[in-house]
Amino acid sequence: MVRKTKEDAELTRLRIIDAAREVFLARGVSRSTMEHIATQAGVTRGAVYWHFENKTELFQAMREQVFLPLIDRMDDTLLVEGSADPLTRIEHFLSGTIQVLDECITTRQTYEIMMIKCEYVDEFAEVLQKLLSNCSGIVENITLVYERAAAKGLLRDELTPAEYSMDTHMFFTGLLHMWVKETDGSPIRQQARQLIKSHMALRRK
Amino acid sequence: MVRKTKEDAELTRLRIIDAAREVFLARGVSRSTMEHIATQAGVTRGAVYWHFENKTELFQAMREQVFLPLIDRMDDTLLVEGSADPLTRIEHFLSGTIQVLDECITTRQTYEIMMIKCEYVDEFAEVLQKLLSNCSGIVENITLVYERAAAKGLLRDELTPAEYSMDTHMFFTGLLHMWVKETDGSPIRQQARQLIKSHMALRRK
DNA sequence: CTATTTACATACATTCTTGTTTGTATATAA
DNA sequence: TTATATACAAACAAGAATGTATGTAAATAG
Repeated sequence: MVRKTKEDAELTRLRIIDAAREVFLARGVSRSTMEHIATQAGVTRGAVYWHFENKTELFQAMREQVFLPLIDRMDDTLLVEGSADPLTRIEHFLSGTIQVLDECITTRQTYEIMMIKCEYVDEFAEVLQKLLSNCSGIVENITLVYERAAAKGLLRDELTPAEYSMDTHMFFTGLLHMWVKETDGSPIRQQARQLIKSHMALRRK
Repeated sequence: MVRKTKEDAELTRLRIIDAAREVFLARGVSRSTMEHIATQAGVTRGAVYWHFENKTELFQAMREQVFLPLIDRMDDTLLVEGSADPLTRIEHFLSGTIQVLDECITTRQTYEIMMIKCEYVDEFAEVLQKLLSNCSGIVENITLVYERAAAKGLLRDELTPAEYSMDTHMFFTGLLHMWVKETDGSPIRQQARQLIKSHMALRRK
């Protein structure tokens, strides 16, 4: 039985992406071979090359599976004026992201791969650029929300909204890194929520 | 002329480490071969294998060349009670580290390699552990200094010294990452000092 | 119903790397 | 002064890994 139905083929594609994630996580992207991934997925390299031109494309597919939905979520949580005040919305955005990492293995593994199991050279350099421009977007959005908070008189006036935003961005970047790298020595994953609370407490008037 | 004097051999060793840094930076650690490094250093693989058992050892040598001195510097700047008050000492420590990155190409390149050109798997996993335990040390030290600041009544009382310390640590981890990844879009390297100033301003009573 | 894709598996050729071994000229020790 | 260890270069052997080419059975189009 060689030829599969379209649905079966799509399942195979997804299984290959899953396998790639596992293998990337265990061996790092560079040391992972198409053979490793194929074996993990229970197929041969033929199937992998059928669905993906090369490892870079497979990596991109894995990445987009997690990041595209995540970017969508951001705009909703952050920008849509809900019941919560602006500063609380920022807090929800931050701890919401942590919560996704907590609850979704796929997201967690993908983050780990992208942070410490991948070398950003050549074809992967542009991936890094995408990540960074995405960061710029986040900073802009957070700045916007801090400005609304300032307009409502909720924000301390030690710094400008832009400065608060950068400080928050640095904080969260660092938090994500430490969260992902989590060593037994420092149980950051338990503290994350509290750290975010503390961070925001420094901003409320 | 084959056999060199001890001094010459040591020079060769250093040239190989330099070459490794350049090659790692350009091609990522995994894709760098001993041949690449040897060629860059103007020797053959024979010389490289004479001085280093394998790529991992070479990587470690490159790392220690930069990090061992850096760790020493920390204790001095941070813990030695100088003329400056505790909060200013923390500020100096942070901006001092940035200054080193600014002025020392070797340090800058090594940071970049370790952050985005290296996959932390297998033998390299323990490197990550070292880095993390080093982080723990920094947090402890910074906490100590915040406590002194609190004792002197310089510190706001929204958070505990430990909480301030963690927030600062996250902030600085994030800042270092963004600094190293620096894209043309966001000129963080110019802002770094100001960002640190802002961060500390949120703490002073 | 048959012609043609599709979704793979299998086989092949080539290129890279690595680790080791061997060779060798020269410092250095005795 | 001679013996030995040093600091490499050069050659070798073996295994990965990649990309492509070929084969093929079943799904699907017409």
